[in-house]
Amino acid sequence: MNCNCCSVHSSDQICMHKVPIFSSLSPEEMSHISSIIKHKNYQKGELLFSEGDSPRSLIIINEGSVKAFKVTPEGREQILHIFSEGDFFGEQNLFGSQKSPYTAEALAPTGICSFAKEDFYQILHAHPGIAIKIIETLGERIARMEDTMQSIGVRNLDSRISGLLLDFADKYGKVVPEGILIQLPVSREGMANYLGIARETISRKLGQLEAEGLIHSVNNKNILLKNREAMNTLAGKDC
Amino acid sequence: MNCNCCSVHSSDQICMHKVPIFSSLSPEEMSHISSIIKHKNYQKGELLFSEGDSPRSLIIINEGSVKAFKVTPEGREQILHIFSEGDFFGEQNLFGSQKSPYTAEALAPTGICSFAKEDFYQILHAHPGIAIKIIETLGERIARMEDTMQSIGVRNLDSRISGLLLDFADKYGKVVPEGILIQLPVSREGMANYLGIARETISRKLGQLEAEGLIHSVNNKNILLKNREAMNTLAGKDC
DNA sequence: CGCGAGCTTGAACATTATCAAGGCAAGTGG
DNA sequence: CCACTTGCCTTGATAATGTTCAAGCTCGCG
Repeated sequence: MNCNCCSVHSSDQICMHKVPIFSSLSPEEMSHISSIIKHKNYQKGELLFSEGDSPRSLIIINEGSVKAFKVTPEGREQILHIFSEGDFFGEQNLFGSQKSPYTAEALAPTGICSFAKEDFYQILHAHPGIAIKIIETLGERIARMEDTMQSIGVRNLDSRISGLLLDFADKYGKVVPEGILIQLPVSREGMANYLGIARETISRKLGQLEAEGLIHSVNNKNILLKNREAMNTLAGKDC
Repeated sequence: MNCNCCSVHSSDQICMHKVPIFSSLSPEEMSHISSIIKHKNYQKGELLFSEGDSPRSLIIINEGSVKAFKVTPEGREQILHIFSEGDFFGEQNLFGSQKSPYTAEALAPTGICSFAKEDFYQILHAHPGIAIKIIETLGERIARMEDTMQSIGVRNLDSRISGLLLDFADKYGKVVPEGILIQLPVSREGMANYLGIARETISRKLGQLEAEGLIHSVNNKNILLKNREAMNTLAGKDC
């Protein structure tokens, strides 16, 4: 399992280089750390861990995507995050011996790298630079969640949906001549569960947006964003 | 300004000891760090910084409380956090040279301690233990925000209001013979802005809860929680 | 005592959820 | 290759819920 050279083709190296938190390390440090990484693959629908588990490892996504969700008392899924290539999560699993606050499920065939809790503590003590990178990244995540919380305060549902589409456009969009083609990581139901609304409402609202000429629903997995400017205005992001 | 001994009466020391992130330090380390802390006091309604500013310092609350909010495109205030004694915030100001994502306003006469960005980087490199504590604390905050996001997915408003009251009970409650007396840090309007709903709706819902015998609204600043168990059930926290 | 901020209450209105039925598309098996 | 099945999405009608606007109230304070 241990790679005895620094081959750039090692899948360990792939993980390391995709994640900014390791960018401050020297090549020797990287190769030491990559020797303690574990790998695993998941199929679509498979659970990485469940709410309440104590998996005690930090997970970095190498390929694919993962949704993190809680189940509400009424039995609905509330999606909290959608992680994809290069994202890491599970830091709550490492520290404070807390239980995982959410369930993590693969949205597509997904490959991950993970560190055990003990190893990670060692690394942090030896390389304060990594800790700072992690703090920065967590700070960014908090800022993004604060954005989400604000958008929830926006009563206008249209704004929230536009905001979600814009987020997806940044993360999963490809620029094409007609606009931005968004490859949706989740179904309509997933979007509804992300926004905390009913499936049917998403359908209706997307229908409206299409009627207004802002988007074109290519199929259930792809949406073409035709007018980003108008979308920004709707989302209230240009004030 | 610099305290040349380790007097426990120094207000620097007060800050240090109220915040768990410094708990791993030796007395000498503490006194060094406390020598670079700055202090400031704010009156109710005063702004610590505004959304978009780059204050570049980490703030620890010594006394009082602070609300962090964004203004929605419609002009409503969306409260993101309510910080009180012992909490720290502004980590986004330190790292990544980002702009502050929210405005911070004192809810009461408030005293703070702060670190400048440069000093804090030094401290982190010299004391990895602090970095780990900060990562833990940020992880907890993320977990709390995830709870909040879930509760937003709960369509039942009663649940969300009950959840808020329970949170307040933990943080601002005093046990009295009749139950738990909550000293509200914010007005009804503040609660509404926290939950992203209308003032009037909070009034009506609190009225219902009072009619049901779960709470007693002593006055606008205090609420008596008479039946915590029933409240937990309503909030859906006992599943 | 009178004023004002913040809270409560009422009624009409707007929006979204829910329930129900139908459609579309991909995959399966004969 | 076609009919069938299954999963997901759309659309319609109705009910529930919260918002908004307007008016009146209450408590603390000068």
